[in-house]
Amino acid sequence: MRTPARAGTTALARPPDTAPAEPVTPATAAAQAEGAEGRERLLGIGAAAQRAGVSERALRYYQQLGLITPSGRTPGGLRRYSPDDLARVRRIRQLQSVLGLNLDEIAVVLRNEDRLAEIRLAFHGQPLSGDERRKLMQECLSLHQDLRATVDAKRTALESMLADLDEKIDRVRGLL
Amino acid sequence: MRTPARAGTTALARPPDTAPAEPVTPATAAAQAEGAEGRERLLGIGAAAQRAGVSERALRYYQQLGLITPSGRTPGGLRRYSPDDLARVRRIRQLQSVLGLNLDEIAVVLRNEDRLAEIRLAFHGQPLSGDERRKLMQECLSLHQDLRATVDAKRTALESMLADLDEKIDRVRGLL
DNA sequence: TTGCTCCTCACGTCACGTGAGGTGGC
DNA sequence: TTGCTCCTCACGTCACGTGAGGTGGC
Repeated sequence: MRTPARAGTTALARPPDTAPAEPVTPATAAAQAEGAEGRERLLGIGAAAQRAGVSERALRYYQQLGLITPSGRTPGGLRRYSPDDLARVRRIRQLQSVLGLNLDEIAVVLRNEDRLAEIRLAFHGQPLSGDERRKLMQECLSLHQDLRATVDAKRTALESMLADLDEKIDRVRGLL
Repeated sequence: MRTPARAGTTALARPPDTAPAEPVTPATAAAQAEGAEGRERLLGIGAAAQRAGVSERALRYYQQLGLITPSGRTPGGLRRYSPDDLARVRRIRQLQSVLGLNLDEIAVVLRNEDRLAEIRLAFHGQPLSGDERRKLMQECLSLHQDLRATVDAKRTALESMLADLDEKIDRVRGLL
């Protein structure tokens, strides 16, 4: 959650990872301190899978589909996952289990969230005209509202199901 | 919904379909009248699939797994579905889409609901001791309560997701 | 050298989708 | 005879599960 610099995992262009050249804002200062010393925070695929509650196979599969990219690889080719990577994986599982989205639909949601984070970064002085930025934000907003509508529909269905169940339970209790 | 005589689709023993030998209660009188004249209420697999919102393949698959059994077959071997059959199919889809249960889990839920309906029928004078009946009903009750718990957990997850989304939407609106 | 974790194929599974080729009543 | 609906295989797909056989750093 709240990970600003994960933009462009799939379709968007990505800068060539020039780590020390980024502007240091208060929000990224903590992350920089972590990156400077805490490189041991990167996990192997086994530990990462366990923490995220998924299988190693699922992590490789999400990567194959372009949903996630491990933050690093060792010289020997072993995948290394950051806490942000894990948050992204948990988000995928949430969208699967709570909303029943498939991985194509999840890719759309993630791309949208990435774009929003990118816009928020670009808010601190970037070559984006006010009009362009406004248009992007309104696109993101409407996609979020779409998502909100499907979540709300699911909630309504669940609540009517709950009411049915409560009625049945009451009737059985009445017979006892 | 409210279909009393669908008991024992999969594991339970089933009487050899001796239609006219059943006891006529007020509840079944209407169904008998329907059966006496309204045999055209039975649908072919194409119309049944359309009404229930599923594919023909899905109907055959559910039957293969023992989840449903079409109420009849024509001499030529064509499946015929009753309104109760369709209600059962809709129930299967609801348990899939709203709760995310797989077909094995759905079979358990349906068996439980069938049993409860059976007990309710047996309430009108059947060779079941009060103790036996009480035990069966308490089993069904606890299974229903289990189901209620999983539904409630889903609802909680959905509501926290809704809150997150609303917060995000508000923030984007603030930037606009 | 021995464990342990990790790697890449590659086949299996669940819940169907999708033709292929044939039957049956208007 | 022609349409239409239905039938039973049987292979394809999605999101992984599950070994098979090999590599790599303590």
